Amino acid sequence: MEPSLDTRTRILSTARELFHGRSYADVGVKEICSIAKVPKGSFYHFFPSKQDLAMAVIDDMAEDWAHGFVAEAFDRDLPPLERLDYMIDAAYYWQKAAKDIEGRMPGCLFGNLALEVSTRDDVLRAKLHAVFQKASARFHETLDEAVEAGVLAPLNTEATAQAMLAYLEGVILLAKTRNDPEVVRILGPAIKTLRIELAAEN
Amino acid sequence: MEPSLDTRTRILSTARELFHGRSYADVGVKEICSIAKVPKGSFYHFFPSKQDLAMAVIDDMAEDWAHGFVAEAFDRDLPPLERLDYMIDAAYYWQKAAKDIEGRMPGCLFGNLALEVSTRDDVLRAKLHAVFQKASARFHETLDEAVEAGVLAPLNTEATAQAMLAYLEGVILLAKTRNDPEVVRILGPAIKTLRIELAAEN
DNA sequence: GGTTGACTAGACCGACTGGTCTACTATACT
DNA sequence: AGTATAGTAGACCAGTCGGTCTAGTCAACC
Repeated sequence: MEPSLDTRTRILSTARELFHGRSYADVGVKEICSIAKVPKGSFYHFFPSKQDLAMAVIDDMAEDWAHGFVAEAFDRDLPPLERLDYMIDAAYYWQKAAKDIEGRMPGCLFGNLALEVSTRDDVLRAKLHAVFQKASARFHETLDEAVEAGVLAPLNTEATAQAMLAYLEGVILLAKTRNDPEVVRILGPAIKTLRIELAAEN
Repeated sequence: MEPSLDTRTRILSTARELFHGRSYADVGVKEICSIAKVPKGSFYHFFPSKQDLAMAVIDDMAEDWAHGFVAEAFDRDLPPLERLDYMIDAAYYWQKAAKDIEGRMPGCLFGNLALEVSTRDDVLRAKLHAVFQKASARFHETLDEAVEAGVLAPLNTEATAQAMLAYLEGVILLAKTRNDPEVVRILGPAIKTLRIELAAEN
């Protein structure tokens, strides 16, 4: 019916894998095409430019992410603080699985892209920023719930949520640099100790 | 006397600036040469390859770093926990200054390179890993001292030191993605709240 | 004063880049 | 049946990449 959609999807998922496993600059349009078995003409039929492809890849990944293990980790049926552990666990197993298959820890696609492109492509930077905003919102909800449930002393939940996201990204960065997912398992759980207090307004 | 040393230095510092401000892949040998006003022949006289240049840049930066504001931040005359605040402050002012001049937050050269190259260049990855090890050792000493001085309850100082480094990198990553150094100032101080407890051995 | 070797100089190399172009096919509507 | 359109196909483009090569300069040493 829609072989076009198929082609587009094939480009998208190939690009996603390659960008994640290597980097944006290191993967060329030609390579994506040859692996996805799509001629160049078709590529530029679906995506006006490599940058547009990157935007689509980010959207695609963010979508999967939000509906996949992140949705599970932030499951409202779990006690709020356990969701944080679940999140760390998920990150660990994902990175470990990837390393077992590919031999290398790919890290976080968003973090990778953010550091690579954000000084020279404001459009992509803004998109990545939006993804991080959304991710931090999940932490934010969780923390609010934890405070409301009385399992966490009141604190600046918004800032702490951002701190937690930063910590997660930092841990993955360190783990990737060591090419060792165990770093995530060891350092990860400390995410729960991060606190930014409410500004004193007395 | 030694115009050669001058040339080498000029290549090195130009490359450092460009790599830091953009990325490894995005900066070509030709551009480095033309900005440093060095012909290509001279470049390859001093550096066998672009990769070797990157190694030298990392060494150079790590050296400056260790003897520069990091040495100040981890000054043994400061109370241990204050050193952490000093470190965050230094990171903030550095990024802010860079942004005021260039318009963009460059982030941390080591973190940038780590995420960009560590999946495809094990030599550079190992070097970056060593730099992070050294940085985390400074945190480690500081925490040990703090525990000894009784200003910090006993904890797993080694793991916590790594967690703090990860957090610092993560905060800089987030700030760079927002192109806003204020993120460092707001989230940074929470570094002191990170704790990884000693493994219970009862 | 001749020779050596560090260094400068930049033309040049094949490979590859993102992107364009034209030619062609297949399907869908009129 | 005829035409428009979506998509396939890949040759081709100018430009750039990291790296090599040859030619030549210059100072130090014999």
